[in-house]
Amino acid sequence: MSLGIPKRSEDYAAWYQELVKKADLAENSAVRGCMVIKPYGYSIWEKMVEVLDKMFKETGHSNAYFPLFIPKSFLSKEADHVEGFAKECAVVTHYRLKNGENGEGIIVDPEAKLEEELIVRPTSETVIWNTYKNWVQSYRDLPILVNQWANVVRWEMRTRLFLRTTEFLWQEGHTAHATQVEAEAETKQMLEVYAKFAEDFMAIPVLKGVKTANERFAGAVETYCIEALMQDGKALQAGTSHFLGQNFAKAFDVKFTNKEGKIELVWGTSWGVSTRLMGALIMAHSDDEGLVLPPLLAPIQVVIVPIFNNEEQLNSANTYASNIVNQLKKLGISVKYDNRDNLKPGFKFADYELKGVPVRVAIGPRDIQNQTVEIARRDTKEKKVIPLEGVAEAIQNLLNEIQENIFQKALKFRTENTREAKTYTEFKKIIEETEGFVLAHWDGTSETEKKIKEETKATIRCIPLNNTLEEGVCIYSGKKSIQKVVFAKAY
RNA sequence: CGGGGUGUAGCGUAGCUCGGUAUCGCGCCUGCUUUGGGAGCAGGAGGUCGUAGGUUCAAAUCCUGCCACCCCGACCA
Repeated sequence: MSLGIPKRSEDYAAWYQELVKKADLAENSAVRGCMVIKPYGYSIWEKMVEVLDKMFKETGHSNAYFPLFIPKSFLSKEADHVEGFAKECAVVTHYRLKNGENGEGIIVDPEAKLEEELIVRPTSETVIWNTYKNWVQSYRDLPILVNQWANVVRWEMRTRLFLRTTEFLWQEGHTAHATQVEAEAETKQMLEVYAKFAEDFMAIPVLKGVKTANERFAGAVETYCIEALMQDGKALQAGTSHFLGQNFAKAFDVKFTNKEGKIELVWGTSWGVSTRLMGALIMAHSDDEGLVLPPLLAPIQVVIVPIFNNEEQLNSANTYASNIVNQLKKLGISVKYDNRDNLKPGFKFADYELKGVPVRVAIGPRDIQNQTVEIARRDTKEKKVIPLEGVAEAIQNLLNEIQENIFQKALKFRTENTREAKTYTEFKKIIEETEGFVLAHWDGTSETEKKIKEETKATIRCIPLNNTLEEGVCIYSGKKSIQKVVFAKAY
């Protein structure tokens, strides 16, 4: 079809790009690297926010809001942190515009220069720890369990809708604790929350693991992550949770008096997921006909399309449909009845497939005659006619089945695309020919990881949690290795 | 930021080599017929040719700068 999108097998990048636009998720904006998230795309993000926010609250966190601007001096207080972010910061230098004297239009008023320049937050650790300093005196003030939903800016060289944009939306949790044990437990707890969200709601299987020093968050002691595999064989980091140790407490002088009356530094964590999850969702499940959305995150779970030849038939379809709509709404299912008369059913079918609506119900004169409906599922494209009696329950079951099926499908894909390499030759062959996850022995050094990255573009995505320790030799250096780690080319 | 490509109506495009005021399809508007997998016919509206300069009697077309987007690198969630 001319209205369709490119095939994944022919041009994966173009497929993704076109899908995002044609499915009305987002478009490029007048500002380089920044996107406009359109209502349909945003409603998916809202679903994600709703679920995650509930999970954060259930684990004891509260939302707060910290400023968009960070004094330049804050960023430089933690040495690794500033080094990690300095290259991609937007900086505010002036606070006023004026009309140019030579009719060149509006210009920056040179007299309105800021005393101290402000950084547009690339992440908020610094401004938050500067605030926490005032919040903490006693062990009784701890823990602080705060999350914020915000936008951040990272001046990227190359952007891709949802996957990497200059400005993006995310949540960042920032917690402060009295003990290392507690902070480490928090870090892992939030990793579990992310993994659960990815698997149970997004229907994307993820590897939980820890990052190597190279891939660690700037300023963290340890970075944990969930890694997902996309359909083109590339890995996508879908969420991160950082154990910050006492690094930010040291940098911002955040101390407390413990039960014994001794003064100690606070332990910290931070954790986040972003609109990048939208990219993961799209790339994990969708096909050449368009989006495939997991029912639990689909803004419209069921669409009902009437088929009619005249106004009389339309009227009876309206009546027939409103009964079904009411039943579905009672079960908490989001449903849209599309009885626009200027579009043919076939067009609507294709359009809702493009938008990834999990279940489509078609009702026509024959159905009304026979007291049936035709239901079609987006994930497998199967259609069948079922009785009107009990239709809502049948659809509810089908939604559950689709949610499970797309997860299993993604899991099967990942299993089939996870391979083991015993030698470097074998490793290079896999990375070049099939991509996917590659398990291989590694000597634990940054030098080896960097060499492998230079030669193959593959990086260590993570060292899986609960990895089985087994002696071996590093595929690159031949040195002793204690475990296999996960390599892949990454987004 | 380096290399390559693209920019013409809401979307996709032809025209550019060889300068003469813009082609086609989809969509949009009106009417009639249609509607179980992307409807048909008839009529109609819509364009500072990305942008700013330059060359010329005349620029979508030739020249220069700038901007945006895409692909490939370096950086990153």
